[in-house]
Amino acid sequence: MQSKHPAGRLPDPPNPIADDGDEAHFCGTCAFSSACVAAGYHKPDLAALQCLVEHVGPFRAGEHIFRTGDPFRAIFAVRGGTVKTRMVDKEGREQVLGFYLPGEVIGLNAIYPEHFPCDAVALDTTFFCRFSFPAMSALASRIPAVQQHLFRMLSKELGTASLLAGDHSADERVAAFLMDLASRYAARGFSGTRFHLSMSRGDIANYLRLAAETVSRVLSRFRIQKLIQIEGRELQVLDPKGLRAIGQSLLPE
Amino acid sequence: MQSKHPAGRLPDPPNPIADDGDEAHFCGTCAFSSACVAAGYHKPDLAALQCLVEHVGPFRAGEHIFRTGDPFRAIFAVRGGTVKTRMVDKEGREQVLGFYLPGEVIGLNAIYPEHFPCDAVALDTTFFCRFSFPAMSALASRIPAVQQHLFRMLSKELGTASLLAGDHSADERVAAFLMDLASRYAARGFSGTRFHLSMSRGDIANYLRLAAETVSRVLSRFRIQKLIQIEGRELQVLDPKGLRAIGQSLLPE
DNA sequence: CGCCTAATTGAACCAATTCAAACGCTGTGG
DNA sequence: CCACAGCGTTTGAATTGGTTCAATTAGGCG
Repeated sequence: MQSKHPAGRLPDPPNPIADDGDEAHFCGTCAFSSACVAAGYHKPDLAALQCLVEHVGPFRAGEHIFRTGDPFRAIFAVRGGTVKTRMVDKEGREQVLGFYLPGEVIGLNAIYPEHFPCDAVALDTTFFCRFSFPAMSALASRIPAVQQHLFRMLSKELGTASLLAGDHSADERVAAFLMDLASRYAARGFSGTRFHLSMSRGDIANYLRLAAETVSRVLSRFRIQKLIQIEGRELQVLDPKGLRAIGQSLLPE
Repeated sequence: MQSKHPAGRLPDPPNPIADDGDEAHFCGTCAFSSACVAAGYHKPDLAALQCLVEHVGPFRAGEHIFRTGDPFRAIFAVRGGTVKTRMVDKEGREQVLGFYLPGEVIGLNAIYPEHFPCDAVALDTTFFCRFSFPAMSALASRIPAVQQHLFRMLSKELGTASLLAGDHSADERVAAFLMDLASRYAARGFSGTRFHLSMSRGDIANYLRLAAETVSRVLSRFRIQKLIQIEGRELQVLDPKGLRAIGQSLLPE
C-alpha cells in the first residue's frame, strides 16, 4: 500500500483505488480482515460487511478526514498513507493524540460523545475504508465475530497511551517512539527497519511532549551513536536492540 | 481473586453489601444502570443481566482486585471505594494509569490482550459488581442496548488520557485533576465541592507525572490562594471557577 | 532564483526534580 | 502509658534536563 508517490502536492492521485476488483486481496491489510475472515468470505454476512464499506480518498497532506465537533457517523480504516489526530485548545495550541498507519482505525473515540473529539489530518496522501457505525453495530449484533472485533479494537486502543506515560527522558521517549513505529510497520508487512517518517519533527515532539529542538537533538545523537541512519524523514534503524534497550520501560514486554 | 474476606485484618467489613434486596435502587449508581433501564427492568433480559453479575468485596486498602497477567474473564464496576490501576515496569517503577470512583468500570483494557495489562489496587475499602465478560458479550449480541453501552464505555475511556496530555505546568495539572475528580463525584451524586482524596500525594504525583513534593507545594499554594481548603486528604473546593480557569486547557469545553 | 517552512545547532534560562530536613500521624511494643 | 519506628506530608535549598531564544542551514516549489 502506501501510495507510490509519497510526496505531497501531486496534481492528481497517482494510483486511485484500483484494486477494488480484488476485494479479498485488498482486505488483506485491512483492520477488519480478521472479522471478515471470521464472518466467512463466502457467507452472505460478508456481503453485508462489504455493503457498509465505502472507499474514500485520496486526501492529501494537510487535509482533514474529520474535524472536532463533526457528528459521528463512521469509523475509518487507513488503507494507505498516514494520519495524525489532534486536539486544538481554545488558545490555539495543538495537541497531537496519535499517528495512524495503514491497517489502523481512527474515530473510535467518537462513539461515546457522538461527535468527533479531535481532528484527523492527513500527513501524506491517504485512502480509507469508511465504515458506517450504525450499520457496523447492527452487523455486530448479528455476527459475534464482528462484535468481538470491535471490542478488541477499542480495548487495544486503550493500551496505546503508554508512550506518553511516566516521567521519561527525551531519549527514552524518542527511542520508544521509533521502535513503536517500527513494530507497527512490521506488523502490517512493511519493513520494520527502514521507513519514512510522515510526520514533522514538530509533530513527533508535540506527541511526545517535547520541544521540536529536543527531538532533533536526540535524533542527531542517535545517529552519531550509530543507532539509526536518518536523512530528513528517511529512517533506517541500525541497532534495534540498542534502541529497544533505551526505550524499554515504555515498550511492551 | 475476590474472596469475601480477602486476607484482611478486620474481623468483618463495617457495612457488608446490605442493599441486595433492593436491586433497582442499588443499581442506580451502577455503571450499567442505563443499560439495565434500556433493557427494561421488567423484561426477562434483565434477569439475564442480573444473572451475570456477582457482588465481590470488600477489598481493603492495598489489596489487589486483579494483577498484571491475570487471565481476563470479567470487568468490574466499582460500587464503593476507590481503585487505582497501575503498571510496574521491570525496574520496579510504578506508573499510575488512573483512579476509579463508584460507578466507574475497570478492566476494559484487558479485552484485547485477554490478560490484565495492569494491576488494580484498592485505595480504601472497596466493593464491586463483577460482570463475566463472555456472558456480557453474549448478552450484548442479543440486546443492542447492552452492546451500545459497552461500546460507549470503551469509547469514553479512550477520551480519558487528556489529563496527562500536553506539556502543562504543575499548577494546570493539579487544578485539572481536582476539577476532574470533582465533576466525576458530582456526576455520581456525591458532593463536587467536598470530598476525600483516597489516594496519596505520591499517587497523584505519579499519575500526573510530577514529583510528590511538587503536588504538595501546589496544593499548599492553592490553599494560600484560597482556591481550596485542604487538611490531610480532606478537600474542599472554595473557588471552582478559579481552579477551572487554571486547568482549563486540560478540561472539557 | 528566491521565498518559505522545516530542521539543526548553540547558549541562556527556568520549572520541576532531587536532595535534605523536619513534622505529624498511626500503630507497636516495652 | 509513653517511647519509638515507619510512613506520608510539608517545606527549603541546590541541581538539572528540557525549553526557550536565537542564528544558521537545508529543502521544496512557485
